[in-house]
Amino acid sequence: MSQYQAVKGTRDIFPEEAARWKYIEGVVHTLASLYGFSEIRTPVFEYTELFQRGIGSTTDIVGKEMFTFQPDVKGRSLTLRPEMTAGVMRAALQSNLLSSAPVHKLYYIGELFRKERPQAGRQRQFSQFGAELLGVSSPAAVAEVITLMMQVFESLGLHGLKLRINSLGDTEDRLRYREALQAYFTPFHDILDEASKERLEKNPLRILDSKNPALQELIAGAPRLYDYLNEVSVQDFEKVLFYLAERNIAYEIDYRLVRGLDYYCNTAFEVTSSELGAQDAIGGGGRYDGLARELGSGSDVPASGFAVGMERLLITMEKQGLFAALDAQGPDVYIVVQQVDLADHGLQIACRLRKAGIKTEIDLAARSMKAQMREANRIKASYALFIGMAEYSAGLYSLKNLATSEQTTLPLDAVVQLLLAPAEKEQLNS
RNA sequence: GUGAUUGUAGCUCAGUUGGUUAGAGCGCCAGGUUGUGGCCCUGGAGGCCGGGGGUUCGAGUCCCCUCAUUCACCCCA
Repeated sequence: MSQYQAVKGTRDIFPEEAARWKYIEGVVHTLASLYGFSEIRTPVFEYTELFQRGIGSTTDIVGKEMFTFQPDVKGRSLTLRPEMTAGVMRAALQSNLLSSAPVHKLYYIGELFRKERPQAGRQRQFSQFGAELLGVSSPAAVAEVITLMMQVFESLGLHGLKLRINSLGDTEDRLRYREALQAYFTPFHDILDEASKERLEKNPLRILDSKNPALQELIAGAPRLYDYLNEVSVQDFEKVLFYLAERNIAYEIDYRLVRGLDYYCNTAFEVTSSELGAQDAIGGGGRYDGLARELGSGSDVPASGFAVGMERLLITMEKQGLFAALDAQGPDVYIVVQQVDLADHGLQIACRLRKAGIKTEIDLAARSMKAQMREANRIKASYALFIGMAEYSAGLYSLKNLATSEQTTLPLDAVVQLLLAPAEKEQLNS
């Protein structure tokens, strides 16, 4: 145990895992761009008020989970971003993006910070990728965002994910529903737990989210938000569902799904993975037209978005064995020299192979052949290239396929050609 | 923030009513094979038993404190 260790709720990502991150990020970049989304990178900290206004002061995130600090006595309070959407919207409003063009499709990958007690699938520093589609109020916008998210999952090979969806209606719908809920729950005030009692006043919708077993029966009997939606909201929701069905995206309507953040309206959705344990939400999102107004824009800005938790995605993929091929990737060739005098020549060859675009590894510690071979095996090199005295004097090299143990002796040009062949094939395939 | 859980080798874990130099498997290194990996055999390195205090002739083992881990609640990605 070393003296210093990573801060609670943070972790190191070592090379093998980093390769997995890169792979996922690559898929995200490719698909986002395929759908016409462009990357945005916003600061990891913002003025604290941004999150207080944007996310909502009644939420747990703002209430008790933010890493907030004061840079100096005069400075304004700052907070490490606990979610992405507020920052993206701030950036859009600040630079008047929507005056330059009516529609903006943005995506991001970045780190977030929440001061929660760590547990499976939950850390204090974590990462999300997501997309925000600004300026379009049509149900096609939410559908587009959901479709992109689901295609990322599909491309990564995930299966068994569950998409749940609901409509939260517009502001007036929710106001009426809120009253109905309060009227329903108030007689049962004594049965409610502390948290729910508080929510009864501040945000009764979130009582529906409670996992408290003692309340499940009561919650099941509560009035449905869906029944309080006006005509327009219903039509909007139906249209979203229509798009999903048309695209063969399986969903399940969950009338009790409400999202934690205050800014959602109309469509809200969540994707869960059964591989995750208690924290089973792998992604979620919805429509948040009111956020811009909250942030001081004169009016609402129609907006739809989703966010996916990278760590939870990684866990799910690992459990489903989706990294097997990636993990098996090693260098193309490992150079093995017979004796120390040939080490420099080996290094020369390594340089030449690398310049030719061949992933090449070589022992820098002048170890025995056996040690070199073990290393080649350990790092899963495809081939070993032997340089011995006999070959050296003849200008030849022995190339051994480490999977089949076949070995041939040939000049360097032929070696390069042979090693390059499978790499080219791979490129054609991808 | 609340509850529970676990801290012994790089990893996964044994360690008997407290009793000598603390063990295994895997991994690592080396040898068997001085020009060849994976399998097998042999050997080796590597532990202030999370930290501090206490009880005791004696503590990995018992008690207290502390730090950390993990899981769950809460909530969320």
